[in-house]
Amino acid sequence: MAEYNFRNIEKKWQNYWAKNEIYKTENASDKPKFYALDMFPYPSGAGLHVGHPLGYIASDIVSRYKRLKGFNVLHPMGFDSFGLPAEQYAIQTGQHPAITTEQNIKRYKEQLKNIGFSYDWSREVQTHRPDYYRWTQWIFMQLFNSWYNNNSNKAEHIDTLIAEFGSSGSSGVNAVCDDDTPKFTADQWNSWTEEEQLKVLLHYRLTFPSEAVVNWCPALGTVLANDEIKDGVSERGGHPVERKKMKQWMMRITAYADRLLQNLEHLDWSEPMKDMQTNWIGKSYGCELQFEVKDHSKVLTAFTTRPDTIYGVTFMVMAPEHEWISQLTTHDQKMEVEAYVEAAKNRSERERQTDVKSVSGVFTGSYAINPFNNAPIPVWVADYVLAGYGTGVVMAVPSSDDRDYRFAKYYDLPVTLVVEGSEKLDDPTELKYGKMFNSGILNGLNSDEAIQKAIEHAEDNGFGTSKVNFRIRDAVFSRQRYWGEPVPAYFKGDIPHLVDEKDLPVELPTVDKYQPTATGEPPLGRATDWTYNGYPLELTTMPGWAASSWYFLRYMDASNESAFADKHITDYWGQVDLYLGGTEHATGHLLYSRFWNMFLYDRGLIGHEEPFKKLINQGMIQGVSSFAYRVVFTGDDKIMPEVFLSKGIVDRIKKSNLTRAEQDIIENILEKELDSFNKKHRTSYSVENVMEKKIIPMHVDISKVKNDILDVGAFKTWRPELKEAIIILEANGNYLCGSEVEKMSKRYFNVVNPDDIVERYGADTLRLYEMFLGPLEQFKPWNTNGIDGVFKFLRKVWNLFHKENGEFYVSDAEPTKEELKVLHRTIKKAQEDIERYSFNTSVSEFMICVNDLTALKCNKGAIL
RNA sequence: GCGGAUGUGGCGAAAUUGGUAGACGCACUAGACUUAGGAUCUAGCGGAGCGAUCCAUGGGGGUUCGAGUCCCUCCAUCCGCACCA
Repeated sequence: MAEYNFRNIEKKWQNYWAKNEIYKTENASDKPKFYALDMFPYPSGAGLHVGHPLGYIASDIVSRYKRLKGFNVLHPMGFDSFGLPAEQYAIQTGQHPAITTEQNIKRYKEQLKNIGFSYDWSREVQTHRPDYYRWTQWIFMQLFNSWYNNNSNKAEHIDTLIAEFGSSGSSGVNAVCDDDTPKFTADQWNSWTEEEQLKVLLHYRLTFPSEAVVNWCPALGTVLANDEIKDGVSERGGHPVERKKMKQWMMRITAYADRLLQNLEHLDWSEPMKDMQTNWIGKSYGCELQFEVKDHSKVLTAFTTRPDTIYGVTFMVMAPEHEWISQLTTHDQKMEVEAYVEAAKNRSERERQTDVKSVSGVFTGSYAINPFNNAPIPVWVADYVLAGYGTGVVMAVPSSDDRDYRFAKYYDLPVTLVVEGSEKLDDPTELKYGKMFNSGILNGLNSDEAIQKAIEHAEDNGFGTSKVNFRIRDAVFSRQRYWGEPVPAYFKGDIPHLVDEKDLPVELPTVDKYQPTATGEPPLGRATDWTYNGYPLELTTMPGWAASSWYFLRYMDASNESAFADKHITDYWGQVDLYLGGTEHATGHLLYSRFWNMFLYDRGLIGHEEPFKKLINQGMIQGVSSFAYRVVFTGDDKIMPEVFLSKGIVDRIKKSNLTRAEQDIIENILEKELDSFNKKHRTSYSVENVMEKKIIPMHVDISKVKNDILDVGAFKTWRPELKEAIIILEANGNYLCGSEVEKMSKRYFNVVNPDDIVERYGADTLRLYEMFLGPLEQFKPWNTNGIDGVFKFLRKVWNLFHKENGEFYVSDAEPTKEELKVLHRTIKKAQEDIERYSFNTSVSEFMICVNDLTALKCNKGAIL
């Protein structure tokens, strides 16, 4: 009897698709367009695991569905091929990262093709290729040549700014620029040298070199962006990160903070995703208040969202990095303050982040004056105030702010209550809003009315202005690495200039090694003649997010050699209709892409402001790791026995309810085994040794484990040191492993390769099963237990249309009423499911369909 | 601490708008067939009970003719941000 031979079937059709370019998409059509996009992968050496294709399968289903529904579908794939792992491998081996990268890409493509995606491979992009990064560099140049005009609320060419400066100086300009931007008249501007003018323009450009405090990771030898740091250590590798002042290229993403926030409202993204971006941008409304300092000319400015609590201010706090600290410190306090500032400086970012509970600070000796009631208030320095947010100075209101309250309690500073009702509480900060009292002109008002009144009062009297603050910082754009896009800029003295457009791409030079130079310069410092017209070229390269911030536009017109993409074509395709990828890019890629896309829109280079109309975040497929329990010995002997106890035994030891008899049996076995070990290696391990020692779980390759039972033979050959391992089994003769759900990763030995599934069950089974596993957006561990059911389903479908001898057969017999009913119900339900991206239920729907047809004893080859 | 999500059989899950809870699949049980397979088919499969019935969607309370779904409250797990003034 003929079998469902998925290998032949899939091979035949995949070849047919490739040969006939079935999925090649045209850039014009009478049909409506649909752009379905996956987040393109970084081609790592480990290859794809079963988690990667989850989103790809979903977007492929939608793409195929939309094609059948009469859409012209753009469904491309490519590779984000600049990145750290290839470079680290290059450092170890000396091999050029391009070689590893291209090998990895080749493997990824084979794996992807095995799964049968309907990609238009003619549009593939690889971001490390000069014909791609040429345009990444070109976009960088546009950013350099732009400034953000707050009056028109968009980015404009720098020439419009220069013209304005020439005719009326800086007075009429309302731009996003650095805090220390100078003011000048047209005459002054015109009298300056070109160099002086260029220096001023750097305060306005959307990308610019700047001396900035950055996150420096010594282990990786590079700076990192805020979104590349988790818990004070690098996201990649978990290395410590320190604060360091360095010259860096920056991107003025803060110019777009408000629009990035506002536009979220109109995007069809999940609420959690929008919330994440909203929090990251961190807009808060409030005001800046000025506090004169007693017997001093300085005026401290503090940002607050709660000016209504101004009468509750009992002290001020400055960040330890604040530049006025030494000037505001009195002679008596000098030693103490200097010691504190020095100590704070030496605290690593990590310490500062993990240790948020402890309170520390020091009094400067100076007093500020509360502008509302002229009360003198002591000025303190404390590291709970951040230099990078607001003004780096805080007006402390211990009665309504938890941190201020903690600080006041610790240093015994006064607490003035200002909200009615808080006097009844042990901790007054539990009541933050209400009717104000003890508050002079604000008495009797509710908090929100009082906020308004306080701001008005401050503005009328000239000691404050309403102000909006953002948490988001300008993005650091430099990486001290080799394997990235060179920055197309060179320096005349301090002043950066762009290379001529006709000289793009600025190709990566060859270097002898990929480490920093002896003098600590980035790897590009090793290149011979890394100059442009005799001037030194920039030594840092671009960060990973540069290339991925516009690749979705390149797919539209991937082989264009005269532009990053033709405007007519980007207008035709417009927004990505469906973008699928993980949540981990919420505050990185997805924000930067929106920024660049918005910028290109402002400059008229594309016709849509937001890149991704609908976003779906597929959940991660996790791995199920297996553990063996290893006894750890300490001692001076060079060689130690590898002793593993089965999970049941470990559990009972830990609960100390191992029976005497069980223990005797185990000890007997161990004694024998250890005896022969001791004889062989002249050591003296004893049973007592084992029972008291620490037992730690060790990851075991999941291919050596089935249903938590270890294949002991396979385990012993896994690694040389396990060859003579002593393995203590359960009473039933099995070694039982523990298991845990973790991220799927090589280092946990829990990776499942899609190739293996395809080999055994076929691509269609893999695809259906991944969808059947559960809701797309949910995190779920991979297990292969249910896969037979899906395979059976496909076999049943095949059998419906093939005779006993395997011949394909379609009957022209009239379908019965019941059969038609089943058919139409299935079509309707499956369509609804796909439209609402519920892929697991749509698979179920097809299964029910086949079951019903079987129950109706439907004819073979029923065409319905 | 702030923000968000989730919680339903032995397991993965379904129930789209408040309307028969557990579709579909896995595992399991019994049976049939047999060329003995990692095959196929039939039936059963939340709990209690011989049964009619009763009890079940993390716990408690509420709205409603009717609640897995809405409201309040508590608990657990996961994720994001985290001294952001």
